[in-house]
Amino acid sequence: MSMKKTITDSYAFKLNALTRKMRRHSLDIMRSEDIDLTVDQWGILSLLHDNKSPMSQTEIAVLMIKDSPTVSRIIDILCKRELLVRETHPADRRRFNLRITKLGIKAVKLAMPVVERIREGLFDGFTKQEFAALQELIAKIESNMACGDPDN
Amino acid sequence: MSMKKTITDSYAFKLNALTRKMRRHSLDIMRSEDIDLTVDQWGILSLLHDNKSPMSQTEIAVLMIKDSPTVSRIIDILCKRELLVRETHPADRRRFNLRITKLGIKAVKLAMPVVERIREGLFDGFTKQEFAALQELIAKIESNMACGDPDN
DNA sequence: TAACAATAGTTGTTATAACAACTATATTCG
DNA sequence: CGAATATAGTTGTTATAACAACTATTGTTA
Repeated sequence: MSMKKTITDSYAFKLNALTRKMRRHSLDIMRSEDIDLTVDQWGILSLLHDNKSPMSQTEIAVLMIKDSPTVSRIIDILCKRELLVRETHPADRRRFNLRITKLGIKAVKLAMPVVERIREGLFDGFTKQEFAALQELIAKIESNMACGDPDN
Repeated sequence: MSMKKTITDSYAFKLNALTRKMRRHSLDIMRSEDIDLTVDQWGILSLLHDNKSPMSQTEIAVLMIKDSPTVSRIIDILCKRELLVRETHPADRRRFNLRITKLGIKAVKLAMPVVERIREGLFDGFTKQEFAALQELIAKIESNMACGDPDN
């Protein structure tokens, strides 16, 4: 009675579908609360808010685990909206010192409680053990990918 | 001693990063084996191969958990490459009967072992219990998102 | 120090991702 | 029957995603 296994039965597909749903779910709530930030825009903005500021685009790309063109374009949007500024680096003219603006800080403070609520909502009812199990499973898949791949 | 929690510590971010890495990892291996299909192109093609054929675009969109414009554009690519054909539906002129071509079947047969190898690689060393735990965690997050959301 | 290599960031291209708005056809119901 | 409605699919737009190729610097080394 074993059914044929199709793409939609694979765990890779299920994980992919899950994260797309999570992203969509998050964006929907953000919008309904009039927070005009996408998930990745929030990510970069909050990094610059929480971590040391200023940072370079490369540093952000490493933390966000995205490549530099992707990060560059998200930062374009944030700069156009004046939530960030690209200052020139005093010692290295190739580099930018990315700094969050007052408007950016305001946006973070406004979005923070909504983001917290989304996170709590997504993992509502999770026990310490379940978080640990999730972490474990993620690490296991990542280590499986790392085999034969020198970097990352 | 508790560190400040940044975006990159959140499980939503980690899951997102994981699936991006999985997608990239899969695509890299596909390319290295000269399989000229992206993950989603493979998904749709293999659905039409494994499931009942023909199917409509809407049916595929439901199974792939994507919206119809997204699916429409992936199918455009597959049709342009003559791996699929859009036949007219005999009873409903709005609908297409999507059918995999001989070239498409050939592509699936060529890609299948590579895809299987990728899947095995990603979940190498996973026990039955771990798969069950993963399934459980995914279901729990999905049910958390479903609250207050009538559909899906 | 001058060639070379490495690094920081941008631009071009292709592919997902999904909302909104649109056309065309089918269905339902007064 | 005919108007309202629902459904199937496309097109327009914006945003992520990432490779390749590019410019502009900086660092290295023969």
